[in-house]
Amino acid sequence: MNLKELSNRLNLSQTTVSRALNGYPEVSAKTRQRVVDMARDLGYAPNQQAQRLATGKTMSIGHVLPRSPNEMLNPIFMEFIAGAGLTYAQYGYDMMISVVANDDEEAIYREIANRKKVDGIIVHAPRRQETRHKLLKKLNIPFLMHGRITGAEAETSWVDINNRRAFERATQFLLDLGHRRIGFLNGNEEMEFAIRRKEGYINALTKAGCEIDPTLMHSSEMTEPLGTEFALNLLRSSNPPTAFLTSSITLAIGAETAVKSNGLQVGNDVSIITHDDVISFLPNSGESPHFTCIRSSVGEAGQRAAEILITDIIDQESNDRHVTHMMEADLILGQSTGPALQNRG
Amino acid sequence: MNLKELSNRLNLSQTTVSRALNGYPEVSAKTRQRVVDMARDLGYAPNQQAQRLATGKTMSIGHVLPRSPNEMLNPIFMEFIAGAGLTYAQYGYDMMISVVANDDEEAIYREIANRKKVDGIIVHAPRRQETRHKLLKKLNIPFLMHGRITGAEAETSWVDINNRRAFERATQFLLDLGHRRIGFLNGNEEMEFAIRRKEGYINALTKAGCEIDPTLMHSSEMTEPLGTEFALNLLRSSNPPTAFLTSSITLAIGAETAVKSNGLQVGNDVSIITHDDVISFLPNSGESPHFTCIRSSVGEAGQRAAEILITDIIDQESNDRHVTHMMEADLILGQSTGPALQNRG
DNA sequence: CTCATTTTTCAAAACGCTTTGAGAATTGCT
DNA sequence: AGCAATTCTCAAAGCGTTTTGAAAAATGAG
Repeated sequence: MNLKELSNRLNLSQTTVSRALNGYPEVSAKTRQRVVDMARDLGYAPNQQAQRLATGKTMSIGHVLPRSPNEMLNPIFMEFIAGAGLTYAQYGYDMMISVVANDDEEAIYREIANRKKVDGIIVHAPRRQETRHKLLKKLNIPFLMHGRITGAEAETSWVDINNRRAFERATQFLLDLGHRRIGFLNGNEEMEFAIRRKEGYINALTKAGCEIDPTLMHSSEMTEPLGTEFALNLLRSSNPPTAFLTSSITLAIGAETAVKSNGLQVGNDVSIITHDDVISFLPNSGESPHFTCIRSSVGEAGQRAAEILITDIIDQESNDRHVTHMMEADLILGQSTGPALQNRG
Repeated sequence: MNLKELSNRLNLSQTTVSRALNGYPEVSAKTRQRVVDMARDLGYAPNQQAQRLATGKTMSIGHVLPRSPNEMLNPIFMEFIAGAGLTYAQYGYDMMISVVANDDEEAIYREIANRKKVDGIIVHAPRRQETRHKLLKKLNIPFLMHGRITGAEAETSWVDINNRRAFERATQFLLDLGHRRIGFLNGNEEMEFAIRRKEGYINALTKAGCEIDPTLMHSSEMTEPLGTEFALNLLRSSNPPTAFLTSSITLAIGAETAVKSNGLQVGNDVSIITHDDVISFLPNSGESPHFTCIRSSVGEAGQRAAEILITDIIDQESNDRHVTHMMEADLILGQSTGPALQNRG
């Protein structure tokens, strides 16, 4: 069933039928009703590919998912696209995802742009040495960064958490509880977000006049076993930390395992505070959640990002005015933190 | 830069240029080289939408990701699509993902089919009362199930793990170690996979002449806190289990927490064996992995699924011959299992 | 009842590619 | 050189929409 057949059945021209279905005013209410009814009865829906060609709009957004060298997939990616997907559905957009080896990434962007595969792109996980935004700008395709690029904040649209502030607050919170040696389990410091988090951690310590001990900081992929490993190393050292700050729930779970396996109690002997992206299958919710955390939903970030990009695409005139959206993280008190030991009676 | 402009530049017809680029034999090697070179220099790539309309093939596969009522996203989904994505990239296919509320799912399939959005669909997480395969058959669109449908095994193509066998073996393994009371933390038993796993568990117990104690079985979303909660309940009961069998790594982590918080040692006092889907950010690898497990990579399943569906689409003639692929799970000995207490000297 | 408006409808031209059916140019054979 | 076979190239017709520019039908004012 295509437009031609449908209009034949109705004894109308394709023009009129098309207009009736697309809500144009140049068609009488009566005719429109007749068209709509028949389309429904015959199960007609416009062929997407033809529509795309005719309109020049694909009504779809691309996400490129680079696999890191060690094949690790970050779970926050899924939460993000699930959020974005909700918005896409609302606006009638489709989501196209390309999974690609890290080094092919540029070629993929080129192809997407040259072949006009999508109307816009969301770029994930900006790195310290970031170049994708320049490429995309050159390719002249609308895009949005999930995460800022240092030094190019004004040149792109982005959605990001205030990572520096969040981690400064978290560190401050531990300091206020009397902790002085705070282990920091961070993500890979090739990544923008990890750099900022580290800055926040260091800022807070510096303001409090604490010395910065590099042996307390670890940076790696954010898996549970690595959390255990690094936390154990620190706990076994001659001058162990009394608290941990971690960049993800998985790392926190790992750290907790380490603490317990040393016969210590979390929240009592050793405090843990973590960043919580609100990963649906690693929930940390409830009235008093398991982990004290700085929380910012990555699913919401996905929704916002999609909204911004889509409106950006729709009013193309605002060509070089970039929209940015900074999300603040809440500090949520849970059961994994308490006063430092030396502070107790 | 489009085909017309390119052929003008070359003083060739669009036909010849198109054929040269698509590898048709009716064009001289010299001309082809000239065309390819110029295309490269001018950065020409065919407009995807036009190509799709002309060929009638979208070169893309759809995945529908229904959000469960409680918003839980299963991490295996991401690993699966990452695997499938690799295959798609190889074959030049794109991946389209629709995120959708559970009850809109049927409407989405209808739209995808009517509007010819994709060449094929992969259906995830078949449920006990499954109807999607019937709908897709009616809509006459190629599809493949990730997971069998009981009673319709021969009517669809599918890729699945031998869940029943794997869980029977795992249970048998625990029985061999002398365990008689085995707690079973399963996924939601609305799902096909969970039903089969339960059957495997029960089969092994029955063969061993053990009584089936319903109070030892739990079925829920597979999150870490729920694992802890159910395991704790069981451990606190009057007749606690000496071992746990869990349907996911997240549940196993939860169970481990419970065991430890009761002052017991995993692998010593209480054994844990889990199904391991090989989730990249919850690794359970190495020579002697943390958890003893029945392991089957869901990423590989994704790759296989994509291959099967694509070849299915390519040789359309094999219209009603379905391809099925059963994956066996390996039983990998790790550190979380040991002989039952009452068996020791 | 006419003529100017307004409303409703339409035929045809895009959109950018692939594919068909056929014609021109080249080659090989006698 | 002449003719058949082969190689190379092309104009034009799709694919299924939207959109343009114009015509036909209905309405309203005088």
